[in-house]
Amino acid sequence: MANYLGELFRLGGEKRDVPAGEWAEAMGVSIPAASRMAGRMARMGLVERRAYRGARLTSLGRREGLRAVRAHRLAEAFLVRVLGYGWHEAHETADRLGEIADEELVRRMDAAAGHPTRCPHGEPIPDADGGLILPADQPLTNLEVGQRAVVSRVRVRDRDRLIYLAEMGLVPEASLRVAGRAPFNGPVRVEVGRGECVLGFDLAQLIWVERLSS
Amino acid sequence: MANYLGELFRLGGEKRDVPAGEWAEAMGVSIPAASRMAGRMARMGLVERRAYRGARLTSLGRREGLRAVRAHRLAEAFLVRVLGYGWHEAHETADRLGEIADEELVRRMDAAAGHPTRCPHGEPIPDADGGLILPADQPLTNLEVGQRAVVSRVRVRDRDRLIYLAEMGLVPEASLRVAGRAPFNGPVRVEVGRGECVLGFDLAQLIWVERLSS
DNA sequence: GATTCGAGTTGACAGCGGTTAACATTTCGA
DNA sequence: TCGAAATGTTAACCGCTGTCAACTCGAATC
Repeated sequence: MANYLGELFRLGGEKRDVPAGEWAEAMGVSIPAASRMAGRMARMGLVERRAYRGARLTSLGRREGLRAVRAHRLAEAFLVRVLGYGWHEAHETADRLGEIADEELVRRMDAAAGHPTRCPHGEPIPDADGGLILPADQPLTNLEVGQRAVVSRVRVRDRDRLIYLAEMGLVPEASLRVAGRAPFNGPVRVEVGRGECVLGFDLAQLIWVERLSS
Repeated sequence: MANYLGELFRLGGEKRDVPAGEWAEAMGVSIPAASRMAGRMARMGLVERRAYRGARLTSLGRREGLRAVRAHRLAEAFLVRVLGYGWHEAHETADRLGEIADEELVRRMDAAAGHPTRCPHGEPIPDADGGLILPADQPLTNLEVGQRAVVSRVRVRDRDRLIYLAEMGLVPEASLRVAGRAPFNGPVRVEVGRGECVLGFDLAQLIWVERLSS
């Protein structure tokens, strides 16, 4: 259930009604599973449910969701930084690990990973008090040609895409420059490191960056 | 269920019928829970069950049990050696961790902990192929007065006792000498480090040692 | 505005893992 | 040896989390 909560938070359940289908999709479960979980969580005061509309976190649910997100992202950072997992490998294991981690284990993973502020994908890690600093970033597809930027988050789940992006050097902290764009949601050409690569629009949209003023 | 399997192995289920009560006691669950699990595991070919007698591991069950024991003990070693847990704190967390750990995570914890051969309590860790080297040790209560020995395993579960023993320096690898024994299962006096302590018979019986020839 | 289709909900089922209560068996002592 | 006590088993229940099927609701289209 911690995972449901975390996923709901990630989907923006703090500010809007998240429909069961979307939630289920993100969790990799059937729609009825998500719908019924909404019921359970409503009974526990974690979400408010508007029938046929979706679920939205209550303030209690937000707190718990942040805990879950923190546990998950710290687990991911820990697996990658301490145990040497690749960023494409850590996700599932981090799910299971985040679910069984109590306060103590979370604290220790945090320390062992060097108190990271971002998970390996660049998502910010809530602090122990539930504080969360949202990066001032935007999708790569917002940038104009010529713009320089730094990769902030790589909001991709798919293994193969993650491997590909890592090979290209498109990881958080990487500097890049938009070298070209095709119109009508066409592919984006990006200089990164001393190479260049072409990203389909859908993929480029999942890469969030912080503009560099220069 | 991995935990049931591991516990059954630990209780000697390889060589004897382990009665439900003993199993349940070790798992901290009710007797019916253990009994029913025996049924499930029998259906899966993991144990042979003799009604009202107990359950014994099949060769398949032995393999799986060893996997569970390996995962658990490596998790314990990992928590203590890498994350800085105290040996009295690691057990519960290691249970949960061992349960969710797949091959990959076990491998990585093994490497991160420095390929330990014993868990923090001194219990041997099966290797990845299911090989297990049993130490040639015996309960402290077997020794005669004056005998020197090295602590091999501390087969104690209780938190407070573990803390006490650690304070006394009675941990695996520690050298000791039996300084005195009272008759009729009376307490045992032990020199360890440059101190001395007195252990009740029941506690002393849980401390397994390897004789030193000198 | 009626209809239809997509999406959400609810119900029935399954399996795990826990409980207590009722029943069966084994064992031990009078 | 027989009966009581201790121990093991089974049944019934609960809650979680998953499924599929059937139903219901809302929205979009004609």
